[in-house]
Amino acid sequence: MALCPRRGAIAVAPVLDSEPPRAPALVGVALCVGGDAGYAPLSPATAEALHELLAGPRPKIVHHARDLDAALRRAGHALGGVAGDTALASFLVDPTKCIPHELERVAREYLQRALPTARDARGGAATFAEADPAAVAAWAVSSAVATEDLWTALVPRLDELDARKIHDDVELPLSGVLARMSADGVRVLPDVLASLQRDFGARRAEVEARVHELAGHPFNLGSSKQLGEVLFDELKIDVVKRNKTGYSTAADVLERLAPKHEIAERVLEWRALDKLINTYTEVLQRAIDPTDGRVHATFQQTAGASGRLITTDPDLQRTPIRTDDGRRIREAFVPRGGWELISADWSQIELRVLAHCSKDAALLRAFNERLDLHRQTAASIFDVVEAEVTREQRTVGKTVNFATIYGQGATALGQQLGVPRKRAQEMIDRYFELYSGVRAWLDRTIAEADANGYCETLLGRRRMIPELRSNNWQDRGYGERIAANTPIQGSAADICKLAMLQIQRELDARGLAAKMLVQIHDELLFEAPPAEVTEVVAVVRERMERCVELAVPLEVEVGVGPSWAAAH
DNA sequence: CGGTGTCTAGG
DNA sequence: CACCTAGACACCG
Repeated sequence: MALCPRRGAIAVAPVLDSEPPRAPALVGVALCVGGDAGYAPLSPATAEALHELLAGPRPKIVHHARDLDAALRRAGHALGGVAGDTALASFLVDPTKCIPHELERVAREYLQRALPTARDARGGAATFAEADPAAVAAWAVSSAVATEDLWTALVPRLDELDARKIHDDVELPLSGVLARMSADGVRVLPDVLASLQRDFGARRAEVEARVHELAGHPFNLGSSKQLGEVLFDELKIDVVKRNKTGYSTAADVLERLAPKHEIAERVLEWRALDKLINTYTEVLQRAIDPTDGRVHATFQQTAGASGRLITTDPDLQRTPIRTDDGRRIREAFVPRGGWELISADWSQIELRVLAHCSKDAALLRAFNERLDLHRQTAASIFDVVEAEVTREQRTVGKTVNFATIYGQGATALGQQLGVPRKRAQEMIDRYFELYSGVRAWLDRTIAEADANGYCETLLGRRRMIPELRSNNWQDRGYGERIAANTPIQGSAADICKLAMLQIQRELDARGLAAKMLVQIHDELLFEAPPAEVTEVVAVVRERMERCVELAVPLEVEVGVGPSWAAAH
């Protein structure tokens, strides 16, 4: 049986209808959407047929269960009885090996088997519906059989890594939560976006005219090559930085030129507006499903090497917030009629994870006594008492606090802060004087990763780091930064996953109508009817703050409002 | 048309 | 040479 909805195909091996499955306890199911991750709306008839086909008592093994689940949910069904997800298993066995863990790639790695791709199955045809049914069926069979075989191959590896529990208790149930979020979507008002786009478009046109005037002739502002020629050949502005293909016109270069050259400032303005139009107002309007006025993003669970979730189609995690113009995009994100949006985000979760892992005395004290950590760091770097730390100094303290998480060196820190490399090195030295426990933890963690070949997160998720064994010192340095960063970033991701699971269970158990809509790494967005807001806020805060017990408290900031902009 | 480079958005 | 990313556009072959 091979079913073909509008976009892509749901492939369910025909052998399962006509022959006994090869392992009686398992039913392999492969869902492939045009060869991409993602979810395709199903026709009611297709969904009905699939639902019936999958309703049997046998546990199912699915590759990307989330996609199948989301597709069924949109059609009013749910996917039950999934015992294993081979994409999640592959991700847990080695997160970076087969990114994004599509079936063909995973089967090649762990079964040494070449599968026909969705593309092969389509032949020259644009859609599965127009393709040769025999080819589609053959592809469906091989995909489903491979899924079943993969599970058999991957389970011993999961057990070896002690990762079966993470699969069963965290990642697999989370895939169901993500499917619901994707199927529910978030309401976005096209009129707000259209109005913003008109405003941005008019301003972009004005700025563009001014740039052409300053240049003396029109050119394509979107081409950094042409812009470079105008700035550095024609206008003879001093070259600041070069890249592989010529002059760099990146934002940091233009910012340096802006005080003396109006054209640089205008180009920055043009780029900001151009980005907002092309990447946000236009894309989001297109992404709104006309049947429900909502945006149904995909939450990828097997794409972030550190274990983070990734949103695509559209990429909601990169919705602007830093500039006033950008933030206005968030005014278009609203709750369903009469409801409220609730935004909840962890305060400094990664630095708290660092405090927990390192047990550094100064970090523990700062968080346990609710001190201002960035101020504390700044006071040390600038050798002043905390009360005398200026706002600029505090910003530097913040930068240095984050720099350690990333393993940033003096060169890059100096560049970022606009101070000499030597001064940056002094700051780093002062940082590690104050936080000597962090230095010790970094050294210990890197040495351990070196010995083991992998690093580990709070929940015991592993990331292999082959770079640590490289003969190339640059690769080894990269491996060391991964070894230091992944436990922090990955553990924060683990915490967020646990919180999401607990919150969804609690909302269900209490029979609340409120919905979890989007995850933005350290922020969760919900919508709730007015009567539920107080209870939902309490549940969300409680679960986010207490889903794990760390050596420092987790703090959560919650906002409620009629739009994402207002709730944040 | 697919691949690469540059640039910019977020945490 | 700062970690994890997605995506738009220009440009090249």
